[in-house]
Order: sequence, then C-alpha cells, then structure tokens
Amino acid sequence: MSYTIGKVAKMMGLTTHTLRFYDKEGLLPNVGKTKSGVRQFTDSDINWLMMLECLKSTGLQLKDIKHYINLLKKGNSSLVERAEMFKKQKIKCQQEINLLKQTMKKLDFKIHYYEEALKHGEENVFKNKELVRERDKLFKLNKVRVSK
Amino acid sequence: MSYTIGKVAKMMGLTTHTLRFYDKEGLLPNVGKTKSGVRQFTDSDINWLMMLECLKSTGLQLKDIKHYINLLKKGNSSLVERAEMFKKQKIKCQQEINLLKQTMKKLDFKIHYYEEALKHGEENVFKNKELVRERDKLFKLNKVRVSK
DNA sequence: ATTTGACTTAAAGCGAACTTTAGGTTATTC
DNA sequence: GAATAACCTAAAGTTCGCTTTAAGTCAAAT
Repeated sequence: MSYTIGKVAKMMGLTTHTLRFYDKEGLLPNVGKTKSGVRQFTDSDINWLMMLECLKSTGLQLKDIKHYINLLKKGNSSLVERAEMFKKQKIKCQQEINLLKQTMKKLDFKIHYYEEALKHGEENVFKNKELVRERDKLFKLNKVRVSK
Repeated sequence: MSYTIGKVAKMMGLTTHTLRFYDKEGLLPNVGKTKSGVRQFTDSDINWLMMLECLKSTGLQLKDIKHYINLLKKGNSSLVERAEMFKKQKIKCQQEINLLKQTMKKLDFKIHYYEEALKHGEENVFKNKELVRERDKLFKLNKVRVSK
C-alpha cells in the first residue's frame, strides 16, 4: 500500500506543503517517488511521520529531530546521546511548566483585579490592602533595583 | 529623577536596542525626550516597563499589549474588555500547561525506553510488554486513521 | 582638542516553521 | 478529449520579537 501526499496530509492533519517542506529538510528519509516524481508514502513512512509529530510534541525543534535522525542512523553507538537528548528536553519542559504556573498566578491576580474593579470602580481597587499585597508579591521584578 | 536609556536597559535587564524597539512600536507611551532627542525615562516610565514585562510574562504578544494600552487610554469603558483579555489568556495558558504535561509523559517514556535499551539492548526493549503498552497509549495519534 | 563612549534614526537581517506564489506536469473523470 | 484536480519544483513571503548594521550627533573625560 502506498499513499499520495494529499492522502497523507489528510491523515496527519498537515498540509501537502508542510509535508514537502519536511521532505526538503531531510525529515522524511525513505519516502520514494514514481518515475514521474510523485511521492509515494508507505505505511512505514506514515509511522515515521507519527514519530516525527511525537518528537515535535516533546518540544524538539526540527533541527533537533534531524540530528536525532542522524543518531538513529548511527545505531547502537548513539544510544547514550539519544538518551541525553530526552533528559535535557525533560528539564526544559519542566522549567516551561513552572514558568507557566507563575504566569497563571499573575493572570489570576489580574482577573481578580478586574472583578474588584467592576464591583467597586477601578479607582478603589487598591483600597483593598490584600490586593496590594498580592500585587507586590507577584509583580515586583526582583532583577530591577531602581538605585537613584 | 530621569534615567538615560542605558541606565534603564541595565535596570530592566534589556538592551537599549530593545527599549528603542518598544518605543518605536508604541509600547512606551509618555517617554519624553530632550531637545536634542535623547530619551528621558521617569520613574513612572520604569513602572510601566515593569508592567510591560509582567504582561509579556503572562504570555501576551506585543500587539496584545499595544491593544491593552489603547484600552487603558479609554479608561473605565474598557474595563470589561480588559477583564475578558485576561480570562482568555488564562484559558490559553492552562491549555499550554496541559499540553506540556502530556509532553512530560512522552519524555518520561522516551527516557524509560533508553534506560531499558542501555540495559538490555535496543533490539530487546519491546520484549517488555509493559513498555509496548505504554508506547501505544502515549504515541498513537488519535487523529490518524489509516484506512486501507 | 580629540578621543571615547553613549546616544540618535532608519533600515535590513535573523531564526523557526511554515505558507504562498509562480509556473508547470501528471492523473483522473466526465 | 477536454476539463479539472492533484501533483511537482523553486523561491519568495510571513510572523514574531528582537538584533545588527550603517551612518551620524552629542557630551564628558583626558
């Protein structure tokens, strides 16, 4: 069984343009072509595409994935480096999550602020001392030190 | 008290280039200039810059922040829209976090995979049925339906 | 007085991941 | 057999948030 680029695009939720772009970038090794140049995707190409999507979803950049392809081609001798790749990526991912959690807190504050503003008028919001404390805790940039 | 662009850059951990860029983009309303054209930042400009950094950290794009500036200028009548802005942003942020948590699981799987591969050889990893199940659970793209 | 360093504008460049355009060939369907 | 749909390559364009470059003015220090 083989699939045209259009079929594959639909299957994967990508555009044909994106698939050709990936091919051009060397992210689709092994995709064959007919004599007239039409790409023929096999099931194994589809499987690789699924893997590619998964790697993307782990936050890897396309160039990282290309590097990963090269590591795969090296076989056994690249096992350690491949493992390292994912460990590093996990750390980055966790940091990202921590940052977003901080961000959530700031957004909650802003939302709280606007609730109060709608209830009591914007000019009265910071008469609520609790809100002032909350703001100061969340929004002071600790790197900033305004020394005269 | 007023500060030159260089001082402010140091204070805020930005470059002078970035500050001029923000100014050009209309993200720094109210920054004055000397007759010779040199920017003079006041404490209130610094405070606004801190707010700007905070807004950025909530995941807003510069154009959103610009829009927010316009809303601020409108005063009271924009309260509801400003509130909406942050509520929407919170939803986006939560979705992002959920995605990254999924990503973490995938990375954990990959790391687990490579631990096993280093212990028992890559060709033997999927003799461990538990790992196979784990893989299938995490890495099946549900949007993909390879129909004939 | 001249050199150094900080400031200015305007415009081009960058990196990531595509997307769009242009111009053309092939395959299918009525 | 002719229209239409799907494919092809190559290259330029897009968006975002800066960064870099170029060419110059201005102010302070030696």
